[in-house]
Amino acid sequence: MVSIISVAKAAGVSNKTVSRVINGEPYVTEETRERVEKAIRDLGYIPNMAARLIRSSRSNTFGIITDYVSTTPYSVDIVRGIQDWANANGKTILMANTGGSSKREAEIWKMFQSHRIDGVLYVTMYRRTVDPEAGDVRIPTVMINCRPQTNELLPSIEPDDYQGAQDLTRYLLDRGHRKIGYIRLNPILLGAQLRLDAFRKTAAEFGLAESDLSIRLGMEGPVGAEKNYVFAAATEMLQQKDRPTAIMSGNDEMTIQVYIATMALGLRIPEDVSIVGFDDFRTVSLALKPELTTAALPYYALGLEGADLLNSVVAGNKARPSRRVMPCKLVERTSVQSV
Amino acid sequence: MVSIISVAKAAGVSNKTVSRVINGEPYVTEETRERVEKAIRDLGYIPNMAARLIRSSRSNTFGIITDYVSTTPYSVDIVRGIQDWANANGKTILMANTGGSSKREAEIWKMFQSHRIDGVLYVTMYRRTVDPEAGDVRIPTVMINCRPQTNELLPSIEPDDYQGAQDLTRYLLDRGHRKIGYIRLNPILLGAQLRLDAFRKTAAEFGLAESDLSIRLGMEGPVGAEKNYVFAAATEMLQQKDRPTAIMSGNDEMTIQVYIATMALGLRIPEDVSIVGFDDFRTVSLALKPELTTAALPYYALGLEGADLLNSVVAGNKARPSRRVMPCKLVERTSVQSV
DNA sequence: TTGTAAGCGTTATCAG
DNA sequence: CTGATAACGCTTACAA
Repeated sequence: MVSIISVAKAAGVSNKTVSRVINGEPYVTEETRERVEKAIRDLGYIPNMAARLIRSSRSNTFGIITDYVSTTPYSVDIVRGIQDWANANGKTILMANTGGSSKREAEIWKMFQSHRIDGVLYVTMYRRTVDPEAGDVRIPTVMINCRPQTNELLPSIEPDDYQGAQDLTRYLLDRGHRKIGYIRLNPILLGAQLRLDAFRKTAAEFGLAESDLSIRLGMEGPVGAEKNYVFAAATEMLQQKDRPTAIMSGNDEMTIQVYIATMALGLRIPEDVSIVGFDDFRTVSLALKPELTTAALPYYALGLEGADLLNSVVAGNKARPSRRVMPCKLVERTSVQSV
Repeated sequence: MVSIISVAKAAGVSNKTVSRVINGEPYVTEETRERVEKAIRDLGYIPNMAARLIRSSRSNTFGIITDYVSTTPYSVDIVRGIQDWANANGKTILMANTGGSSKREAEIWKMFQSHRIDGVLYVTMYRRTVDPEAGDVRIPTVMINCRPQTNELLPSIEPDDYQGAQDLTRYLLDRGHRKIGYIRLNPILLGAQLRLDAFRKTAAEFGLAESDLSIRLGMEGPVGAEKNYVFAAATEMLQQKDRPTAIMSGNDEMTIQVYIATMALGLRIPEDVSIVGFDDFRTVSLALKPELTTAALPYYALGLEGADLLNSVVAGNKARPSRRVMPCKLVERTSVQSV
């Protein structure tokens, strides 16, 4: 492998001068710089990060720890956001997946440390509280889409589930709906309670009584092996004599079943029943006909912001074990009609 | 940071002896070994990979290059497969995403080289042919879910789209269907032609005429901005006087629209129309009611095998710029009925 | 503006 | 079985 020394030799300068050129340091004649750059090009020299790290002990590398990436496909956007940030800022990303095993998580932390990473982005694919095994370690960490269970106060970034559900509920209310159904998300997810609260409170603010609301549990049980009541719940809900004119469902994925249940009952969307989802999981929200009005979860932004926050923590801007929240954006399509 | 030397000092041995213990080399007394291990534990010593690499020039790191991870959510399973392999074999994963930009791809290759990675897994999220910018570089590379456009003959691993579609078609044929519809995948995807061919040939083998087949284009155009004809195509197909008794669709995502179109026409699934998908994208295939019979794409296996293949290439087992293919597995659920 | 020398944490070599 | 010592490719400190 061609090293800094071969370049120095080829350019007829010292290794330090080459180092200066590589790192864009000042105090190099334009002429020398060019000569060195030519040598670099000619020899196809590429700096060795490992050697650099060993001296400067700043790896410019972030680690990402995820849990069940695969089970919630849309949230890969978080990772994409992180990668894009890293790419734009010259950082490298090391990635590992716990698969839910805390033994593995411990190994990962160790592996990260052996690479002397600058910081960790702890990403969960469902919004929930977790307890990173960081434990004894003092690596700067930012949590994305989750928050620490203990009071350790790591900074975290989460989507604003409350605001998203509030917007959606208002949207329905503004269009005259006064009987509204809600299919609840799995209660073990952090977002579930927030979304439900927002739904209830917003409806109340508009003067709806609890009896105007049909609230049903859509799913429950451990992630990846949950019990699914959505279809049955939606069917039952729509068979009430005083059936809702609009249904809001915990997420877009569940909405598929709401659509099918509605249609199986011979009801039309949105003429007979308006429907909104949550997440803007486009594989679903755009595939449904009519296309689904929903609230977009800011996954990409979560990743981008998370990386940026971690960076500032690493840079020493301590002082802020903050919990930041990113807004959800209502995406209006055609599954809702005014009554 | 605690280094090998502090450990050596604490254990009262030389640094080389510590190194021997860390790397599980022979010729160390059990007693010495224990003393060293204790020192390691006491001091919380963690080996510095960068320092190790600089001497041994084997980074034990693989790079993953992906294109549009986010647009095809299910294929994150490929990455999970790779990660699991890496985890089980003590390798580290560096990950980067081109976002489709070849300028960025070039940067990524450079970045990977600066980390002296042992090999690259080139993963595309849709099966298609690509031309990795590897170019001048001689890093061992394995392509997953795609194949080299040029004849450069990099080893590749792909799903067996043909066999998957064949199985699905036979499944329908075996159950007595003799009028079958097919909604085609976007033709720019490698799998599209293979699946269609398999459908046609298998139907022909069973003695069906071309006129027994209703074949419609479901999508076309650039990935991420395709035009979508699925709903219209399915509706039209089912309104023919001699309508198919079964529909096969390019993938599960498209199947959502097929379901909705079918139901909107007042037809029941599977009593009036049987439906099969492709991919086993579970977010969809399990959410549909009745649950969808489909062919599971071996994404996880692709990742696992790809990493393993790369490893053997790196280890020097040249000789095989092979193109390996992994089978799709038919997943039987309840969307098909015999006629 | 440039060069020299030391040192980072490992592993490799070779002598003991 | 164990230990000095060199070497890896780079940055840092300091000197020129």
